[in-house]
Amino acid sequence: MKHFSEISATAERVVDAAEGLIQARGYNGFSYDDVARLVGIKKPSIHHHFATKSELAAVVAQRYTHRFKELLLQIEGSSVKAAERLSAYAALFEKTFSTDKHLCVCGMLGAESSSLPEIVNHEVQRFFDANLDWLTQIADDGQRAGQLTSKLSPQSIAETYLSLLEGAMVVGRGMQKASGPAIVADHFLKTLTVN
Amino acid sequence: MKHFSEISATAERVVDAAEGLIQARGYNGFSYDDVARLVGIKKPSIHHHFATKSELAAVVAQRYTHRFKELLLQIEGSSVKAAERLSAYAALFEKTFSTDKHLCVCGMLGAESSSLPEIVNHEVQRFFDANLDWLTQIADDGQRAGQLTSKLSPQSIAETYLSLLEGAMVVGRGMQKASGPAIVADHFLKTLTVN
DNA sequence: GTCTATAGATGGATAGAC
DNA sequence: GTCTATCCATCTATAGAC
Repeated sequence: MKHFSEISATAERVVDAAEGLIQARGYNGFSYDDVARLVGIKKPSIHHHFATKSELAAVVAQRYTHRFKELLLQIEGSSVKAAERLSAYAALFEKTFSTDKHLCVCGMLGAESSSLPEIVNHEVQRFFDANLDWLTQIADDGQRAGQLTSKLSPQSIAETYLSLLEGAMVVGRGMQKASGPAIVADHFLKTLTVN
Repeated sequence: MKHFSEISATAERVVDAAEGLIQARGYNGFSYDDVARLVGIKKPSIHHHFATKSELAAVVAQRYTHRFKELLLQIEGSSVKAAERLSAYAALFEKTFSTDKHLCVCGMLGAESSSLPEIVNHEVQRFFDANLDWLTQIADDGQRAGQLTSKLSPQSIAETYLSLLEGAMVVGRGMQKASGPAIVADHFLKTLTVN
């Protein structure tokens, strides 16, 4: 498959448009024509950059995961305490949600996964793996340093926190309310440092 | 709008089929023809029972919410301790997920809500409202009875728990793994009784 | 209540000119 | 790399016979 770093400037705008559409309407909720209108070219021109919709969506997820990993590294570089890092992590989701109630790309695709091409599902899986790995590491470090006093295992903290954030976006949307994942993340973080 | 309790036997089978399809593929991922094939009648016959796809989906969500409320009453009747009730609540989500990784109807529709007819979104909102109300009440009772020692407010517990369960299903799907919402629910419940 | 037939729009995707 | 034109499948929905 194509790698996002090797695509042209126009192809990148195609990916930009597709990303936003997936976050707003999901894979089954957008068309090549929607993308074309946003980019300002015609539908068949999209096919020139990405032969199939599956490939386009896979590249969207691939680039999303890559950028997310960069942000995770930034968090490690700019904060030391586990609670701060986990809070900064939640802020990533909050920022996404605060943009027109956009969902996490892979949260949306994860929900739809039973109707998605395997090539897309594979990228979604990689996103969640990367997030769980990172969260587990952060939780482990925090516990070893005595910053997190929760008796949950690092893996359990990671699973729980990721599920919580993804779910908060879905519920926030379903309830048509403004409040996003940051609030529930805050609640959960309290339980990690108290008991 | 039609009420689910006033529909014919065939219409109910239509709702059954649509419910499963929404849980598997979402609103934008199924068609009247899919429903027709499952029920064993032709596509236009579906229109006889539900004039539009929006109405069908709205009735699916309406019935789903009604049944869910019945199950919540059952939980209140069969367990007294808050932790048991919350655990039984998680078991409802686990049971759904264990059926071909089906999502909660309103979790799926919540994720898709930006591309859904308002009539459907309204029913989804009612589902989440009902769940948050119930969870808040259960948490409040549990705290007053000294069964939940968490210092989080009942509202916070409710929001967090619901988000966690909805998210666990999405993440579980995206990771293509067997484990469902029950596990993370268990993790979270520990934090409610320990600190 | 179910059917065949069909409308009219839109879906993803391709051919071939420029 | 973008376009027009077009294919063919599918979509939601309707008309009208049985």
